[in-house]
This record gives sequence, structure tokens and C-alpha cells, in this order.
Amino acid sequence: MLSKKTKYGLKALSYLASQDNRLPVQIAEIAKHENISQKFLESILLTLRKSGLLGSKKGKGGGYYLIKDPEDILMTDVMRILEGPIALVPCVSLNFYEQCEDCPDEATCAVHKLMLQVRDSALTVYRNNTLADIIK
Amino acid sequence: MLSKKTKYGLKALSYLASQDNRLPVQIAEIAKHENISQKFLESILLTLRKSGLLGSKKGKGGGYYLIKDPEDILMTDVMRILEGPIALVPCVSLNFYEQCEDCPDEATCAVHKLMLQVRDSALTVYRNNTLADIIK
DNA sequence: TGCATACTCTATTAAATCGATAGGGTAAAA
DNA sequence: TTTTACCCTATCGATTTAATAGAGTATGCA
Repeated sequence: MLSKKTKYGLKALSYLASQDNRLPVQIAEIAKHENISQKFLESILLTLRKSGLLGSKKGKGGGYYLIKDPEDILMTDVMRILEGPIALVPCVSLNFYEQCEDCPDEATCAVHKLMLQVRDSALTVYRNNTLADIIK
Repeated sequence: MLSKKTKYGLKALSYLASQDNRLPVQIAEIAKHENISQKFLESILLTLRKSGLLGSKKGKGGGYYLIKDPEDILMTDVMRILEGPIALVPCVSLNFYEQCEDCPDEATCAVHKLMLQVRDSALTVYRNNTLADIIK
């Protein structure tokens, strides 16, 4: 299941991408428009800023804004930042690989075999979608 | 992330499918072979039996066995029984649909648009894999 | 300079979920 | 009638999730 963090983060990014200009947008405005708890959204936007997707400006007229064009923001990056690994099990993860303690052999593991396909299919979707694509 | 319940359930099904015959296999044997907590596995096998994938036999010589051929057991069914919805958000779920309270319009929702694609790609994988496929 | 604005950061918490465990109950076979 | 092995309920600790509170800090502007 998709976490609310990811859901809200995607909605916030979409809202920013659909602005006419790149002027900073206040947290309060995003929260209100997307029906998100403002405080919770704060922490999400902070995460997105630290990961380089958003910029921020303090003080009057401040807020958050996109650093890159929506066309250049890949869903693979967004998902990994907000949701973490795209793979459903660590043993098929590209960026967060971990061996299973209980599994004697990945090559013959049925779970591994299935989850590898699921990961690839999800990756294909995320790689083929930018922020611009999903707000159209 | 895939729950251990699903992971263990898949492993147990794989183990049963790879048997030479259809004689009942004891929980203890499956648990030992697949490195699973026996008590936890008990509840998982019970779920699989209630959903019609497994049969069971009590008493001496008892255990669990596959009811259908591995070729006829689709991963879509297994995943829905063990893991629940395949969709990452209820608003794109075929079997567990629910409307989002916070979302004013699904048609224009970016999250909806993206997750619809993810669901379809996962469904394709699960529909194209039977239990027989993943133990090969 | 001083004030208002709005982001920054830490800590806390309630609720839900997960994975595992305990223990007695019951059906079936020998 | 005894043993075997599945059946079922209850509970529990740990973790994660979603949300909240509140103090801190940088910026713009008068």
C-alpha cells in the first residue's frame, strides 16, 4: 500500500508543477488545496527539498518551488525518495539490495523469481512517467 | 513491501508444488525446510485452505496438500489471498475499490493516473505467472 | 532596527500493523 | 483409546505510520 507520505508528496509536487510560474508557494496554500494536514506536509516538503527536488525560500513571500522542469522529474526518483525501495523484497532491489537470511538460494527461490518481474514492471512504469506526464 | 505472510505462503505453496506426489505434507516439514516459524506458518496455511487453494488432512499421516495443479494456480489469486489488494491505492483497485475522501476528482488526480499504470503492470505479471511457472 | 512571515527542526504520541508465540481444542488414524 | 497433527483464539512486543506541538531561525520590509 502506498503511504500517505508518498501520496501527499506526489500531490504537492503536482500542485507546484501546475502553477503558472515558479514563484514560491506557501505550505499553507498547498495543504489547503490538497486537503493535507499542514504540519505533516511540512515534513514531506522538507524531505523533498533535502533530496534536491524542491527549493525553498523563507520569510515573507516565501514557500516551496520546483527546481527542475516537470518534464525532467522522473517518478523513479520521486518514489525512491518518498516511498523508499521500489522492489517489494530487498533481495530484488537495485538501490537497496539485501540478502534474505532465510533463503538458501536466490537462483531457485520462487518468491525471488516472481518479485523480480514485479519490480521490473513497476520500474518500467516509473521510468516512463515524469511529473509532467501525470498532471496532464 | 511484501509481508512475511505472503512470502512464507508463497514458499509453502512452492514447496508443496515441487513434491513428487500429492500426499499431505506436515506443517513441521514445510516450516523446517523453508525456515519459517511453525506457528506462524500454521495460520498462513489455514488461510490458504479456507480460500480453497489447499486441502488438509488431520491425524497421523495428515498435513496440507495442493487441491489444484500448479499450472492452474494463478498468482493474482495467491497475492489477493495473502497480501490483499494488488493496487497500491484503493481508488485504483479492481477487487477492493474505495473512493479517496481527500481527492475531489479521480479523473484529474495525478496519483490516480500513476497508480493505475502501476496496478496494470503488476496485474499483467501476476496473470502471466502460475505456481508452476515460478518453481521452474 | 524591529516586526511579521514562513520555513526548519526535534520531540512526542495515538493508533495500527506485523510477526511471532502460547495453549488448549478437535478430528482422524492406528 | 491413544497418538498424531491440524484448528482456533488470544495475546504480546516491536515497529511503523500519521499526525501534532512547539520552539527556533532566516528573510523581507517598513
